[in-house]
Amino acid sequence: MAERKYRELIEQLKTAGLRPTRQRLALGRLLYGENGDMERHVTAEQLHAEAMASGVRVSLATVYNTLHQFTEAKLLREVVVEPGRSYFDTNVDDHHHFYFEQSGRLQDIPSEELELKSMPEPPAGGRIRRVDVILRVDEEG
Amino acid sequence: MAERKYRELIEQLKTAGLRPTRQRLALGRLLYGENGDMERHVTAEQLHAEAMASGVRVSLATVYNTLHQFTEAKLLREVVVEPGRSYFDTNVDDHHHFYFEQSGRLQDIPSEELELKSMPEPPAGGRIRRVDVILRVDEEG
DNA sequence: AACTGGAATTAGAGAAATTCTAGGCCATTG
DNA sequence: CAATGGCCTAGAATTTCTCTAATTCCAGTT
Repeated sequence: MAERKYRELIEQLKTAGLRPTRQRLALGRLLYGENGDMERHVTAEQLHAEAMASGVRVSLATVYNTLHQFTEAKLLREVVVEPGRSYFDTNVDDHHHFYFEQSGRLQDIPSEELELKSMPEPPAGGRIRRVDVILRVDEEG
Repeated sequence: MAERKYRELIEQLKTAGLRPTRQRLALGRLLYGENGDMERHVTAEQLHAEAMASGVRVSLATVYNTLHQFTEAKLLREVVVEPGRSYFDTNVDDHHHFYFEQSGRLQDIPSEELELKSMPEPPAGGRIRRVDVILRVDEEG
């Protein structure tokens, strides 16, 4: 796994007040490990299955907790595409997504390829916390 | 209710091959009725409750079916904001949304106020069916 | 190295949203 | 106005996610 990402993980867990436990490190390794630069979009179920398959004992509840804590710590970003289907994205840089409805797959769009011309003022007393753009794609044929 | 919208509803149901049944018309009346120009963002549960309250007997399953059929017929547009929370929007024109995470409220952004500078090419063999932009707003204080 | 308090994990129950099923009802067609 | 096929319904089932209470683990302190 990318050593850089791994140190970063431990560091950011500390910063977020989260102990670097066996489970959190193992899940981190699965998320950022091996080909650590690849964009990944995993559901909780998928990650849980992946953990089981690779011999990591961890409960589904912990996977959910961990994914949310990582998201809170800005190590992940959550993308909701359909009712009852949300992905966690290992890419936390500014970017957007293609969503393929047939296959349920998600694909990153670099922010250079899709920019906003104008940004509306947030309503009084609010600040824009995030901009989500999803381009829903039909795979024809 | 806006007579125009109502005729339009019956017409579009026919076009979509849907019978104008008591339930579909009643739900249509609730969705587009009274102040028919107001933007509405309802969940299935909300619409069901509304129907019950106004004396329309209709099952929750039918509300779900109807909302999806209306969406299919382009009378509604579905907006997914969180896992387990999706709204149906009576405004089917091109536009975007503010989402207030604290209150769970949704607010339309006219397309003039938020335009895309550049649009990426869809991956080979796909066509972009819809563009969803959600600005997530924190209500501070 | 044992102690201790708080955090983390777990299995399983629970909750919430949505979909499915099977039977009966009703709108349209002839 | 009967037949046909779509439609509706209640309730069960499914799916996704969260909660609970008990246990285990971990970090800091003796």
